Formats: sequence, structure tokens, C-alpha cells
Amino acid sequence: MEFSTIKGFKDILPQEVGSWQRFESKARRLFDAFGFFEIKTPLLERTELFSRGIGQDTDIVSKEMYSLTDSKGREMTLRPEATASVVRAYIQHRLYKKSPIQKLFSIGPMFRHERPQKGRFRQFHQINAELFGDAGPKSDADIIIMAVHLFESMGFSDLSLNLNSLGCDMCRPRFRQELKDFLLGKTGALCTDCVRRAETNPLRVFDCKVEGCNEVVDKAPSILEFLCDECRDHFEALKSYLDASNIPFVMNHQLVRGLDYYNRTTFEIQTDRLGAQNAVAGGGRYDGLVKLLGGPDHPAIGFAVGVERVIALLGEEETLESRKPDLFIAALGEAAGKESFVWVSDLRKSGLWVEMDYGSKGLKAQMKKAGSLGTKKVLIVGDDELASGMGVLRDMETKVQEEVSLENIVNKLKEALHINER
RNA sequence: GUGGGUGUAGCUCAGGUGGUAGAGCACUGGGUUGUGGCCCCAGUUGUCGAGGGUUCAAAUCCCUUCACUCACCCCA
Repeated sequence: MEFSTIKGFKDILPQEVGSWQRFESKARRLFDAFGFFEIKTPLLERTELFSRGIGQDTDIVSKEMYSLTDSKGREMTLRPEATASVVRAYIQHRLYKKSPIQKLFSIGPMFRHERPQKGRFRQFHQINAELFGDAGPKSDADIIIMAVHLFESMGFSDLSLNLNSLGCDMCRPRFRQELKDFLLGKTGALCTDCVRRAETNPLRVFDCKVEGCNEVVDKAPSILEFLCDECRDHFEALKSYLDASNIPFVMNHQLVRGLDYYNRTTFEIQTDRLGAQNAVAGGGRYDGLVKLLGGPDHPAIGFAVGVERVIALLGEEETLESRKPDLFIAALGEAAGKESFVWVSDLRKSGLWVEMDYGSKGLKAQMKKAGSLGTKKVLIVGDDELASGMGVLRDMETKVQEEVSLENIVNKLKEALHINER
């Protein structure tokens, strides 16, 4: 039988790896400038880390985790998100003792057993950033600005930053109750899912896309009107920092996020070019999570970027692989073929990309191959040239050919081609 | 888990009312002996997603199944 990837898992083929690397290196450079350090955590963790961290009642934990039992009966889970793991590492290694503020980022695959569709896979990749140890709104602004810069650096201009505040343990319960009462008074206009949600998790109704529900939701009370003074001040300060930094944003009081750990600031960077999946990045503050997972009572805020979604937004021309060999050696005859073979590996050792044909094709075929590879220069050596000590170097763009002495040819080519690089 | 759409050469796709397969691109060779991208000519490639059924005959009709895909749900 022929094997293929399992559902929701994808090969990332050579022609698209280039865009992945470009995006990652842009992110790394930007994170460096913001003082973030990379951390790598395991793909497999104790299931309880996620069920406690993300929340037992969330969709992720209740139905989307890849869980398994090891030979000693312990429950393990392939990470469905990164934050819980990073928080675990923060606590386990007492990172907060090294410095009161820790700024970390990580890059890697996540696993969620959902039905795949456009922009949604079972194994997908995230770039995550987390800032621990500061509760002030400047940190919120920092994190958000960093995310915005990341997308700007990739040349996206049609994304929108959505902002909301979910309040805190002091003010959210009151809003929740208010919203619940409001929704239960309108059950006739809601879809059956939302009638259920009104009871179990009223904030989720904001996510519903059914038209009737949208109308109801538009008239629903806004969390922003229920924020306590502290939360309101915090949020207003954040907005003023964003304004001062010329970061445009839209208020979206319907932006609720599916992980229980969020409080106060939440945000999403959205696109309308990805079908039903409109978030390319999302995050928020999670001041209670470190303590919840057994650590000190330290505040934190972070975000995650969906790498596949970013790549999908890239235009075709940006995705195409465009590496071209520096040199092609077209050898004719056995002696020239052997000599050239040695030159090729010498040149490669110096970092140049050099190709030749290992068969014994005619010159025409070799030129054709050099042409289709997009090679910049071709060195032609037949047994004649070998005897006379003079080879032919052709520039494929200008079609200009010059005679070159084959003496010390490798060093001469290294010099010429490396200079060409710069 | 629930719907809709699609499954034919490596890729993109044609194949009204059933008669065992084509085009473009790609690839290989050639257009006289050692020179690419254009053009011209020739050639290679398929268990027509899989299994079963109807029929003298099915890629084409029926059933089953699988895969992919989009949407619900949820999120990055």
C-alpha cells in the first residue's frame, strides 16, 4: 500500500519551506529587539497541565486533545497550545528568580483533534510570545505592538487589530450574570446552541455566527460597561499607549476567547481572506495562570501567531522558491568530467552552490539543464580545454563568454563568484 | 460529531444521452558533429480513489466505502 499523511497533518514541501524560514527569521529578529529569549519545551506534557491551565470546560480540553496513557498509566497529552508549557517551565526552573521580568518566545507545532478545514489543521505551528512579571498596561502595549510589527514586517496591510477587556474576577461575574439574564429573556430569537450557551457559558454567544443570534448580541450589554475602576483604568491606559504609538485598533466587545485563563486585555489580529478562520494571531493577559499552576502570583500576558495562516496570506510570488545555483560546470569527456567533479566539491566547500551533470550528456543538454536551474554562470570544459589549459566561462544572462585559464581555477572562481554575491 | 462539494497522467483539467481515455504544462530526445531560455517535430507516463452491482459493454448508471475539501463548531 501507499502511505500518506494522516488527516489534518501536512508535509511542508521544499518550495514552501523558504517562506516559513523567512517568517521565522523576521520574528526572531523582531523578538530580539524587544528583548525576548527563545525557550523550547517538550511536545508531550502531563494531561493535567492542560486541563487545569486551559480549563476543563473549554473545547480544547473537553474534546480536542491528543491524549495517551504511558506504560505506567500516566496521562500524557500532545500540547494543544504553548502557554501552559511555558508557564510550567517558568515555575519549574524558577525563572522569576533570575530576573523579575521574563520575556520568552517559542516556535513549534501544536496538536488539536478538530475537523480540518481552510486554515485549520490538526498539527499546526505557532509562534508564541509571553511576558511575565509586569501587570502594567505598558506591557500589554508592548506585546500588542510587537505582534503588530511582526505582521507589518511581512508586508501585510489589510489586517485589523481587535481589542477587548474581559475584566477580572471582581467585575466579570457581575457582567456574566447580567448577560445571562439578558439572553435568557431572548431565547426565542436564539439558535438552540446559544440557548444552551446562555446557561452554561454566556460569553460564548458572542462567537455565534447565526444571523438571529447576531441581532440579539448586538443589543446585549457590553463587558466594557461593567469593568471595575482598576480594569477600566488599565484598559484606558493601554489604549492611550497604542494611540500614542499610532497603532490603529478597533474595539470589539464581542471578542471572547476560548481559553479560560484570560483576564483583562484580549486581542486578535484578524483577516477576511481566510474563510471562516479569521484570526492570524490572538492573545491576552493571564494574570491568574501562574498561580493556578502552582507558582507565585505573577501576572503575565502573551500571544500566539498561526504560522500556517500567515503563510496562506502570502502571495504566490512571495511563496515561490527562487534559489539559483552560482555556477554550473558543463563537462565533456571523461577526463574533464573527473576533474570537474573535484572542482565542484571544492567550490561547494566554500559555500557556493555549484551543480554539474553526473551523466555523460551532450553540451546542449547540459546547457539546457543549467538554463532551467537559472544558473548565473556556466564553466565549459571539454578534453580540448583541459589540454590547452583554457576553459570557457559563460554568463547566462548576458551570453558573454570569456576564456579563462584553468590554472588555479577553483580559487579564481571562488573569488569571482563570492564577490558577485555581495 | 453533522452537512455540502470534489476525486481521470507528476501538475491544472476535458471527457452531453454507457462502447475499456485525451489536452495544456512538466519531463525525455531531435531540428547534423561542443552552447540554454522562444519556436517546430517526436516520445514516455494512467489498476479513470477503492470494492461490488446492472449490462454484450461503465471513467460514464446504481449501491457501499475511503480520501480530499469547504462549512457548522472552535480557534492560531
